[in-house]
Amino acid sequence: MSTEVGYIRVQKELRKMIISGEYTDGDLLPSENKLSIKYGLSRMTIRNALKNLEIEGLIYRHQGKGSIVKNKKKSIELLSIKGFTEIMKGKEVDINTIFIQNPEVKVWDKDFYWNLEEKEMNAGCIHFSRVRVMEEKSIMFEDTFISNIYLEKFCETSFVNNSLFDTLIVNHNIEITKVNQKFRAISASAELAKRLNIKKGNPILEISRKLSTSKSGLHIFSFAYCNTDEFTIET
Amino acid sequence: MSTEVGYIRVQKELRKMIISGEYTDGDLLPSENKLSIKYGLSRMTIRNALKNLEIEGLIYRHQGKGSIVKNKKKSIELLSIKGFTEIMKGKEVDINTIFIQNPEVKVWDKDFYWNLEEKEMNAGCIHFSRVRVMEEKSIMFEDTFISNIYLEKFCETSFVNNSLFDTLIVNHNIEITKVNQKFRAISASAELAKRLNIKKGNPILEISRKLSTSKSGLHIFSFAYCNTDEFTIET
DNA sequence: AATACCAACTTGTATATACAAATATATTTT
DNA sequence: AAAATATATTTGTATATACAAGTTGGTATT
Repeated sequence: MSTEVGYIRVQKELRKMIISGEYTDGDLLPSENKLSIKYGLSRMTIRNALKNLEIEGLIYRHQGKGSIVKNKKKSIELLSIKGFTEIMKGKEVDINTIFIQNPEVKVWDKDFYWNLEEKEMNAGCIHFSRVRVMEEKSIMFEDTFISNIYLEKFCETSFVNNSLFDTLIVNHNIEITKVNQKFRAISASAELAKRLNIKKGNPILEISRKLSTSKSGLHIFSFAYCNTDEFTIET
Repeated sequence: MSTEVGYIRVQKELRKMIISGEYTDGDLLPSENKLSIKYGLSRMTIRNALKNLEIEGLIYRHQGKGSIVKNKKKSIELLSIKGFTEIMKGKEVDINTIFIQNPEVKVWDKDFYWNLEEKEMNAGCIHFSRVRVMEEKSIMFEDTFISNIYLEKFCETSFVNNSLFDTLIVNHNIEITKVNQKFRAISASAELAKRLNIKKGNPILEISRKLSTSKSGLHIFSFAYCNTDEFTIET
């Protein structure tokens, strides 16, 4: 958009470069003065953009040093998983994602848990489900529903960084603006027990989430079920 | 402190006024120009303070209108509880807090779950435990440990707004700067079952939290156990 | 009475400038 | 070679100013 104000333009460009990996963890961004010259904006305007990136958690800034990229790479979309054995060492562990159901267009369930806006109700949804595997253990089953608007070719294109959020930003210019998540402890149903390879009735952490985005009417809904016997979920 | 920079001073004063209730939900703060005159600082400096209060979630700002107080009053210290029957209406429900163990000074447990800095290790801790009651149901048992530094007369003074966080800010000028929380689903032990009036073995949501503050070495540790049969925990 | 318009006030964006404070790098001294 | 010093670079704080854009309330018009 040509109507876009200056600092937003800078913010978007830098954000995209960080998420797509042009700047990676620990890198220094160009100094405020250099960015100022590059974009033809005053230093204060550049600072506005950088401040916002800091709020987003993409960079931190150090007086005298510069703006440092902090692509924290939360293991699974805003949530982080730590194994009890790894907690001491403070390191996060690799997680594999297996699609149980690839993204496909559907109609919304009649009695869908969350309230839907009319706009997204009519548009239908994109649905997929995944299992997260850590050290050969299935620790999370996740069902995801997205309003099917502004998402051309979503089902045909593979994910950026294996991450839904990164895909939305890089491929569709859509950001997460708000997160609403509810936590419950429930007993594993027979189906869940099978998926997570545990006994029926075992305690399971349920996380229901509604994520708002920068596009009106476009929400992401997810239902995650975690076996927390040997891992914790962090936020 | 006289060395304090301008915008921090304004930020602190306004924050205190919001939390202590001088400005309440929906109130308009004085306009940027009025604050500018009152504090003898430029409008841009005032804006810096207001921007930070916005990030903290204490206000939101509306072009043309002003800065509006949003004392969201999360029901229990950063967490929010909603009953399933109330979810539809979108209203939060009142919660009563019962002290099982009033604040008292102790030494840290030898094998305390979180790592402690030497400073706080030596200082000992303040411990108390509470049960949260909602609609006559005990839904959460919570154990809290605080490093016993900078906390004169804490045990002898009653809480502000019945809230630990508000007490720390208003009485001791201490803010929460960082939150680290882990979620697990566990089976209720006999003791927990008794406290929450449920059956032993029922699924329970465990929330372990480490909160950092503006004072170095001062952390707040809490362990909460929630019965989520009829309520969810939100963040 | 309803509408249209205008003026006042509010926050948002942007510039240009200055100095402070922390860090990094080059230079000089020991 | 190591340490101390000076210089350059970078972000932090602050001011003064200007205009844009959204909101509110009063005034004039219809």
